[in-house]
Amino acid sequence: MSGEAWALARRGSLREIADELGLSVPTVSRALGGYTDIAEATRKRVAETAKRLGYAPNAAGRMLASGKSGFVGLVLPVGAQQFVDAYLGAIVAGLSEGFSERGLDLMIATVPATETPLDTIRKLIGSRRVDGLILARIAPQDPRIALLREAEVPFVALGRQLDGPGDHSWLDVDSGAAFAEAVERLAALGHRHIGLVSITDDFSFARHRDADTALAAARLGLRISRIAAPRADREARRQGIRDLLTAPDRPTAVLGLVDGIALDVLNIAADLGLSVPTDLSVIGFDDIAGSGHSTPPLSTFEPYNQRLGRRAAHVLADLLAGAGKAPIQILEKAEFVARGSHARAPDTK
Amino acid sequence: MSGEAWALARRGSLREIADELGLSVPTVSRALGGYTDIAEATRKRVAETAKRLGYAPNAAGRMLASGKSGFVGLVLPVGAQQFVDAYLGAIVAGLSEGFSERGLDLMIATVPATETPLDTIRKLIGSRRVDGLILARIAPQDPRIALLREAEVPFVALGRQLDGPGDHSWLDVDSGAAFAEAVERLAALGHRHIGLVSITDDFSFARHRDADTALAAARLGLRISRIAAPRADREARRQGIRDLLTAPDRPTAVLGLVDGIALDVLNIAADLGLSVPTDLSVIGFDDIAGSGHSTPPLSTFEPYNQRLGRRAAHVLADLLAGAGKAPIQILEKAEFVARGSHARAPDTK
DNA sequence: GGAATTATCTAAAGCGCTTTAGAAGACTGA
DNA sequence: TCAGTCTTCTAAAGCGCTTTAGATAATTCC
Repeated sequence: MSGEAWALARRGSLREIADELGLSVPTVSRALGGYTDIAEATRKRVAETAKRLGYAPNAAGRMLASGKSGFVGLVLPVGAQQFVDAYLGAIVAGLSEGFSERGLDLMIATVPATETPLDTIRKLIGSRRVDGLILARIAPQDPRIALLREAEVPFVALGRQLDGPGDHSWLDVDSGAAFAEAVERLAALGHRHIGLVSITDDFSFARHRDADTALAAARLGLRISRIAAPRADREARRQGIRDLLTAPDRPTAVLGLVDGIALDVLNIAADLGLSVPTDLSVIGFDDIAGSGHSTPPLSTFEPYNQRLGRRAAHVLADLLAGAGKAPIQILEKAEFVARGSHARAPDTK
Repeated sequence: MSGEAWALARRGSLREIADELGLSVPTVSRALGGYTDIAEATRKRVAETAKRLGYAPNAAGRMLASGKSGFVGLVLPVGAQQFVDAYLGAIVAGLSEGFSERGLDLMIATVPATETPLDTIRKLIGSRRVDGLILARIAPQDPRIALLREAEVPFVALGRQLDGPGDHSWLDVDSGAAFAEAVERLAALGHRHIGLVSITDDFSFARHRDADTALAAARLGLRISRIAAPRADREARRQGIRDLLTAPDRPTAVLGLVDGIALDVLNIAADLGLSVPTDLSVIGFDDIAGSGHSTPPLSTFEPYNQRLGRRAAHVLADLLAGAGKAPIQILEKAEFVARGSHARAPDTK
């Protein structure tokens, strides 16, 4: 045990291994690096000694010589408290997993209150602390993308901008397709009139979901009643839902833009004496913690954000490894989680 | 704009600044470093030129010379999928925020499937990639703690081991105290018999919550009916809850070890025709997404994990800055979030 | 059997920074 | 006026690694 501590404390350096074996430092370096001009026997001896000494290459030395940091950055806008959530946790876990599979390390940078995200990014790449970047929570028009393209730093965006796909690499969950799928499923269950509870805020994801819901409904000849309120104004939203559900020709199914909204629909329906899913079907999106524990359990879509993060990591690793110049753009499917909040339309029972 | 791109691409090095001003590299280094043996005028000129060139010190060069990486690591056991959650997201955000306030960077390391967490930690500290570590999800007997103590690497644990406080630094949420507080609040509302739905798994947090609930109840002369099932066996748990709530002398209030369990209690109560909070009070812990959207909204405790992460970062930063040897051990309070699922006991109305 | 290869290793340089030792010039005091 | 003292700067070294350009010894070829 104390031998182990010793190894950790003094570690080994190439110098140490070289001295021990009577070799030169470059030879040891090349032996460990798998170069072909090293005798098999030598390679073996070096490998053994390295292992015995608990050798781990000094990251700084390697960085300085190679010009690569081996780090990839994710910049978090922590100011926006409301967004520190399960999404972030899943993304971070996925990224970290994906990068570690490719021999890269993930660093998380926070934007201090005194800086803009662009400042932080400039510092990261200026100090050569990262070889590439992941951009999360892409805004409809994201200045970070312009900056990184100009600086010619490899990056992958998680999310799309609104004005077309652009010519950089990105991954996103196709939540619009999920909403279209929800409409189709409800249509197949006999629903002809569907409510959509949306938000007025200018998020790309909201626009995609609104648009694809409308498209799918039009295609299938269904009627959509869309209501929307500011994301943060819960009371306005709840009032809107109440109005929607008490209208003379109320929809027989309601889509919540996110699970939080769908859960609100669920308990307003309960207040109004509407039984879910008998009288009303409700479907959400996100599969947040708690949506499996509602009454009834919420049917929703699971976006698999951890998997998304992992794939994003692989895409960026490919970019860094010098894969072709063509941008890679991937839309992932969200999976429907059928639980207890949706069923056949009431009049078709 | 293209000047900026140029600065990003070529950046500046000390060399470049030095050449431009006709100074030596060390002089520029010392000027930027705020040493006292540099003329004020020189310092100004250097600072201006550095700014104009968009100079950011090369991290690798600095690391190599100073022996410090400026990085702090958090090791995630990603294999355990079920634990990639809001907790993690909040902790990461808090850590990152706290470290950035102290000029440190956070790196997230994942344990690959082929390694143990100890291997990963050994590599991190062996390669000098990190100056210190944050340990999350402390097990009742955590081997990582032993390793780091032996290697004499500064670290801070998030969570306690079971066998006493130890003599390393840690922070934890005092969830036991929260459960004691819940018992007190319920006692004050006239409840005399409280159910506790726990788990059989060997997690430190479960032991603390069980023990402190029992202690508080004993102190106040209340009766506790504790049931427990394996964390993952939801059906066993639900059956237990059903039995608890249909017993002839059922409790008038139930504590869920975590919100997920409390939400289950809520909807089983609904199934049984028990009205919450009129007939039954329910209190959870965690304030997960969705617990504000249940019927009725769940009363629970919010552990402020982001704040915890931020404080942990500060503690580790102090340790790295060479603060005294005495371990720092902090228990944070979880705040009660009074929503609609608890009220006076039925027979005291 | 001597020249040309091949296999294996080493010397030297340099990545960008910090630190230590010391030099040069300007100033002080008696 | 000249030794002593500051003030301000530079030279040199080194952190641990990788890479390029040889060097040396062993092998092959005709």
